Amino acid sequence: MAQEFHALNERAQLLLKTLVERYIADGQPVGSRALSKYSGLDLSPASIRNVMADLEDMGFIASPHTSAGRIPTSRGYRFFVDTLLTVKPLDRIEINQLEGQLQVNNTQKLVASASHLLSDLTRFAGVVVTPRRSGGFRHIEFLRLTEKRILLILVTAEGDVQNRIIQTDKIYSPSELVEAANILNQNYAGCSFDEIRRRVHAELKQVQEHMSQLMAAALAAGDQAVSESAEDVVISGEINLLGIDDLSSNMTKLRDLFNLFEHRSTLLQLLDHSSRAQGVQIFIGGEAGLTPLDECSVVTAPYEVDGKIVGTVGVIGPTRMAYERVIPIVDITAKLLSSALTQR
Amino acid sequence: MAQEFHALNERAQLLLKTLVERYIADGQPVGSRALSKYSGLDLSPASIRNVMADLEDMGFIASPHTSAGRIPTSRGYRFFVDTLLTVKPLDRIEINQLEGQLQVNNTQKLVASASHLLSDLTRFAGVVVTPRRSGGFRHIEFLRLTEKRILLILVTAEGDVQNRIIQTDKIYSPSELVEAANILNQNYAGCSFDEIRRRVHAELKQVQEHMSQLMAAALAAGDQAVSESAEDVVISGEINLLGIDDLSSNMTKLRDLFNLFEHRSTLLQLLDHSSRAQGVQIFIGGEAGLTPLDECSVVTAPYEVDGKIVGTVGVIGPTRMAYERVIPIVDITAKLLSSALTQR
DNA sequence: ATTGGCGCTCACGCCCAAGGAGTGCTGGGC
DNA sequence: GCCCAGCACTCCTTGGGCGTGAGCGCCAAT
Repeated sequence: MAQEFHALNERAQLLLKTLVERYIADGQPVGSRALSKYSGLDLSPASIRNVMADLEDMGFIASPHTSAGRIPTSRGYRFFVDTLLTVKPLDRIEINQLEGQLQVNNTQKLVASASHLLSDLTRFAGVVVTPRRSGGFRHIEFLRLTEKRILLILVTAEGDVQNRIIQTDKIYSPSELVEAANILNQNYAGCSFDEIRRRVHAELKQVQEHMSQLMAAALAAGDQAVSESAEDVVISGEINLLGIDDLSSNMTKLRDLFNLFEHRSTLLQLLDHSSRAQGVQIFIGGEAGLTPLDECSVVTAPYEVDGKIVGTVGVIGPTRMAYERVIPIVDITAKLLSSALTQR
Repeated sequence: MAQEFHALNERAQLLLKTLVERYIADGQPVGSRALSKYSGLDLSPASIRNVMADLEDMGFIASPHTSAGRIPTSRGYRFFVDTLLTVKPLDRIEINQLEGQLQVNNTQKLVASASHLLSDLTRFAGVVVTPRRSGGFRHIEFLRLTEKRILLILVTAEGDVQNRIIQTDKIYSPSELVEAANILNQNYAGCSFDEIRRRVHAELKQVQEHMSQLMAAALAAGDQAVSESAEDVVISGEINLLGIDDLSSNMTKLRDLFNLFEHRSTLLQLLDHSSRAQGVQIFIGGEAGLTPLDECSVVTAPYEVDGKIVGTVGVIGPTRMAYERVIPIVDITAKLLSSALTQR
């Protein structure tokens, strides 16, 4: 019993690997007979049972009841993805196809289609955290709708457009609006709103009083527009999860899961976690600390703009998922999204 | 048997009414004993059974199996909502509360919150068809991102903002961009893109060749932006339907239903139907011709801007819903949305 | 026309038995 | 010391049988 000291000998690893693979493939608890057939090792079921008992003791597998086969525990999956899994990267042709799907000309749509891409390819739920904004702007424009309603159009540093209606006390003439916009555009483009606020205060005492009021409103609106849409989670293909019998057996669990999807902030927290590390990360079962995700895994990867991580893409599916397929898909999607966003 | 001639005598109507109400209230097939208790008529179960048999012959009710009570058929519901139902309008206080929820400052968000409102209040799925755009624009702006990438910002006649990146062959200077925008804004604001296209072609032969190319691109993009986001369906609270046991018993049906939700165009067609009539409309069960909606009802009402119908709000829920509550909610939401959109 | 009574039909819940899958253990062979 | 055939055991699953209760249709009496 020397090898029970944490480490798994080669045979145990191989058996664990094929067990997980079998289970992922057909969702049934795997018995000793099946393992003896598929492991490639020329061992009788009886011998295999011994190893399985060890694996169970160590918490890698468990049996739903006495006379069923074994299924992987979270720990089993964890070991599997960490050291047993062999991922086959996608080939060039597939990548090119994917690249074609991401040719879209504005950030929101790009993010949305990345999310769709993930859900379509994996048949699970795709998630994308929208890119963090730097908080500056590239261009500002005021447009008069009615006397006291002014449309603020704001092009962010990232090149997408925010808009917002400002209610004013005073009436501004079109030329005043143009002038205000010019001042902001010429002097402060690229700065953060905080910075602008300070500098406007300091430098522009001479500007007419009511003009600077307009600017204050603009800054507040800009601030809000930026912070409001700061980081959001775009989910698609939740419906796919309805088809997964692992999840849709427990109606209550399923509802909890979908409730989680509506709670963007919780999800955001989880996903943001991933944007601190490089490369693909995997949360298995309850590892994330969220009960509704008990029987789910989350596969994530950060994406970047100009070499800086700005968001996360990911897939949420059942713990019993084909990791060797999902992982490269998430990986590639993150990379494609990075390059699609960078080249603008 | 004279009254079997289509018409329902008063007693039959009253019994049908209480039967439907009972069934809506607790979801169990209603038997003759229950009806005799709750109808208010002083009749024995046996007499009531006779009437029920008539109602069944006429197709208003049916029994799931021999020894269960009766449940309303689609036809029964139809008769119920058409002539038996007594809706109680919401009181002022509630309306004011709702009005508070719809104070948002841009069309997309307004539509989204209307949809949320519907789903929150009814605990079913809320749908809103986004307002039809007239196809003109109020203001156009070109903004240079890189040499050959130009950001087109388009304020529609309705006052919301579209944006889109144009890839150009040639390089335009900032002043050229300003000039092009000016031409469009000064001469063509308010016209449809089709009209502009014709007039630009006719009137602007003298404009430099490469300038008019830019405009063509702008028009094409504008056209596309308008037509693309022309009409869309915003759905919220689909998750609520997971909790409805009428629907979530059949996993397959449920999946079909959610698939329908992803098929915006089909849904759009159904909802657009409603925007041809005034006031609240109801589709019960398969009446809409869509199989996934077999056990659903759709309650819709058109909303307007400046007196013209531009879209539809609605609720999708199980056939067995509290119509007397849902109908006024949909009605009011349509009216609130109308006024919120008109006052801008 | 209304009603009490009667027999009938099903769905539902329960129990029980048979069948099957898979385990753990043991004892013998290499 | 490792491997493995055999065996007893456990426990899920399936299906049949039975009692119960709800509700109906019909009928004869009022």
